[in-house]
Amino acid sequence: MSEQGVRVLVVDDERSIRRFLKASLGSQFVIFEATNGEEALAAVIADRPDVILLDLGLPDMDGVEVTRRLREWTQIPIIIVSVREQEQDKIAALDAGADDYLTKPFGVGELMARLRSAIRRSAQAETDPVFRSGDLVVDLNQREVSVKGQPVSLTPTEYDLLRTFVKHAGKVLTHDQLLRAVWGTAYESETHMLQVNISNLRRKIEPDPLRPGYLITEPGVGYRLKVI
Amino acid sequence: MSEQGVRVLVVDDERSIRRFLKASLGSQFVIFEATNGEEALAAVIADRPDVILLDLGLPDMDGVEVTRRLREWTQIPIIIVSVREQEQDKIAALDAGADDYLTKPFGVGELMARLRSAIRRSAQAETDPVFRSGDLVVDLNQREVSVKGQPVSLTPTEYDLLRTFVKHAGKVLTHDQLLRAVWGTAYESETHMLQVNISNLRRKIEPDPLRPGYLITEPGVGYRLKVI
DNA sequence: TTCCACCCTCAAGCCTTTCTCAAAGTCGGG
DNA sequence: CCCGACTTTGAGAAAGGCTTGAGGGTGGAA
Repeated sequence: MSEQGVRVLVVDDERSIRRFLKASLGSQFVIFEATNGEEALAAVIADRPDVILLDLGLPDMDGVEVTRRLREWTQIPIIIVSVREQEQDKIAALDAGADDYLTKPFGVGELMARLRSAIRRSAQAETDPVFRSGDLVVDLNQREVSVKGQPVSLTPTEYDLLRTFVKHAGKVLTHDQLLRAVWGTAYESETHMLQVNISNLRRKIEPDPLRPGYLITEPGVGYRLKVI
Repeated sequence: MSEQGVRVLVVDDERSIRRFLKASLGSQFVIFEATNGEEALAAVIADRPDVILLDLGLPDMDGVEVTRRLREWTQIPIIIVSVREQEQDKIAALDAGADDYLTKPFGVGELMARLRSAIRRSAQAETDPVFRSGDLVVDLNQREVSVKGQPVSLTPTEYDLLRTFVKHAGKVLTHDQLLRAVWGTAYESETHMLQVNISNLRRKIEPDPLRPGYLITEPGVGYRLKVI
């Protein structure tokens, strides 16, 4: 979710507000809509949004109640967007588990900044998936690599190289791409250094370094990390 | 931190505001104070607050800059409290890494609700206060460390260092990260002090300091507290 | 077959990082 | 003021990583 395609669920019974939010946010985010509390609860399941914009004055259920129900099982960021500016309303919503409270009317810029803030927070709790291929496990969060359960210690260069492969697992990476990613733009033609490091990596992670099962050579092009 | 004793750092150059906040919040929270940006950065190291209330208009440094500097190494919740109500100010602060933005004057009830919200969020990311790995036990509440049941006495610096490791147990921490977390932003390049303290820590907690089992060196990167 | 381009491995030299011991400096309490 | 605990600085040794060079292998083209 870190980059594009952040999913925002807009919960409001007024069509005009939904339209407005969709128009303002649509270019940056993927928008889903719900018009009442029940729909909202269902949409969180169905649409798996990354953040929720929730109006308090819903026809069937109070927004605070929606918040409470959601917090029973999920920590998705909830930003309240409401006309109510009474302090008691804010306190009730925040204590029910809302992350933020914005009073209408509000600036679109501020709303987007608060969205980014909420997303940033929940994104950092997120972890990169652990890469697995056969007996090879690469955990980018822990910076840990293991083969058949045995931890393997890599030098910084080797790890950078392997990380680049994992980020594009299965895809062919050219020599240039790898050299740029690991050594920087100035080293584009130092293919020898790449070879040596590929070789060293293979010695550490391949069961039979002479017949690579993970780091495949694509002759004339580059290398590829095989996904098994 | 889940219950009592939540530590709040108030950063504001106006004495009256600090007094007001201390009076309003003092019964619920433990209040620390700073009157400018430099003090704030130092106080975060020294006082270890759980949340920061930050004014934007500081005499020596803009609050946005303080936010940016803090976000280089810590995720402590930052709530901006400012007279500036321009949307641009809010956007800038939130994008610099602030968690919330409150415009003066504000209701104490709302402030406290937003504080609770921020604390609730960071509390759920909190680590288990008692860390165990093999024969090593670190109790962050009691500030007690023991190996094989034998209590170990650490100097303040050594303990800070170990605590940082425990908070990110299993993860590789770079030299920079450790230096910033323990000594402050100004010491980023003093790797030698880090080495000496790692060495001293190992002598106290490792069965065989020459072959570390807990504090693992990740050459070229940093160190890691192994989870067994 | 021979040549050539490309790929691979090994290892030595150099450089940087890391570790430890120890001395010097700092600070607060008695 | 002195003492002890702690922190910081210093120096030398050890370990480890990076780069480079040399040499061998392979496969396709002439």
